[in-house]
Amino acid sequence: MIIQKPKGTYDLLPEKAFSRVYAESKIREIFDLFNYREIRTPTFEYTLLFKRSIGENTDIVSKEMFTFNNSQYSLKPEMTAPVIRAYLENGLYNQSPLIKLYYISNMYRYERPQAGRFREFSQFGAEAIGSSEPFIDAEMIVLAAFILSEFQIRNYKIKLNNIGTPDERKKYLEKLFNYLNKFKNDLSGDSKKRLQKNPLRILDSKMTEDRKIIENAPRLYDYLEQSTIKNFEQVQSLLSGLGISYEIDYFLVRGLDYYTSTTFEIVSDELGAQDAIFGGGRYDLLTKQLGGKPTPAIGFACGFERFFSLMEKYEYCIPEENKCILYIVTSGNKASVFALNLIYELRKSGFKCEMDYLNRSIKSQMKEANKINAAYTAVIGNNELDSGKILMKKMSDGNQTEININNINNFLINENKTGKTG
RNA sequence: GCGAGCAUAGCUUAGUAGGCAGAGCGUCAGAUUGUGGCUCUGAAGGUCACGGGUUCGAUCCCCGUUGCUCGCCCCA
Repeated sequence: MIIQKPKGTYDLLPEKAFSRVYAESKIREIFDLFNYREIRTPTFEYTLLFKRSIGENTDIVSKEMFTFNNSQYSLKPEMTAPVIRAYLENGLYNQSPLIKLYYISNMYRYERPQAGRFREFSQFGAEAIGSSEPFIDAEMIVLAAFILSEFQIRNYKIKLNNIGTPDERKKYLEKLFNYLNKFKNDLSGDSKKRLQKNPLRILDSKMTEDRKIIENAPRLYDYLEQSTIKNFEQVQSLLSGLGISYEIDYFLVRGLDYYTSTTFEIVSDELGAQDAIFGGGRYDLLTKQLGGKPTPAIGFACGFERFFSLMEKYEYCIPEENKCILYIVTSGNKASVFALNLIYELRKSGFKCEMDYLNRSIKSQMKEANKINAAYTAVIGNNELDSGKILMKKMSDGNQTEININNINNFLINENKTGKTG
């Protein structure tokens, strides 16, 4: 092999591709059940869109974007900004005050790959645009939990926080900065840099030297307005009422600038270092930031590869692929021509069937039929062409039934009725 | 961007205190006339990741490169 796939990408071979498509369709059904409708946006956008929304100082924008054509365009690193862009550009707010959308799409981030992290990866997610009511916060989290439970994924943790409004954060940031500044020499190298740029993010640090300092840091929660706290409490009581268990993580900070108020993350300790499967929260100011009217909104995204690896860990059972109902074994050129036409007719009638295209021996063809798990085989050679009769061999027990070739359609219809063969 | 480990057939891997490269699975074919699974037989398939060095001789030792994996940062 001379040319390999680019770093951080992967090929989905038929078996896995089938499982993925199955999972996708099931996810679509769940979104539909919750009355979310699909939106698809371009693979790339103007780079400016991401700079304005995600934030110029975030890791995603500052070092992880696949950017091209003199930085004019970027492959999308996440979906919220494109969805809001499309929402505004197409005037979806004119359709209804609350728009509920979902997506399943590839994303691109130029990072070092590791377990659960790719440069081209897939996310599915939901965005509910137009409501600031805690009900929609609760629905969003229930939806995520429901998807997990429908795929029999267990042992996950829902982490919940409220990071307030920029005004609330501003007051807090001063306090936080003063506190952290006292320990400035003990902070990790990265956190020293963040102290000036974005001290809030230090709270998210996993470095042990930082953790100790963070433990006693002032909490943003104590600087939130009464209305924010009330809202947060409502979200919590709604979740409890729905039987959703969660834990408050006062230091949960999301790495994208547009988040406000409710934020949440769902983690699993079955995933290795990259343990977050779902991430989401409110972004009440984003619509205005992108030039629209102020419109509250909330959403989440789920990393499909991580989700999928959990499906595998919990041994979620993917239904089997459809098997061929009939494999036609041919002997001789005339028979092949006949079979080619026959299976085309059968396929037009909806029967999945197959024949040999390699001029192989009858034995080899039988082996092939067995390998692909065909329910029936029928040998066609000069004898059959002359007599017009064939033996339908049931592969599960080896019994053969003689029928007229003209009756093959009816025979297969009856077999389909008597249960799934093969 | 930083750190660690790994690299032998399509897959899983064995291997030599440096001396012509092995297995299992898979693939393909055959085991007397036109019938699969089990069994048996056989075949194809490797520049032992790439480049340099040491050596009479390197898959093995040394250096470099690339790739993969895992971790840090950050995120899904």
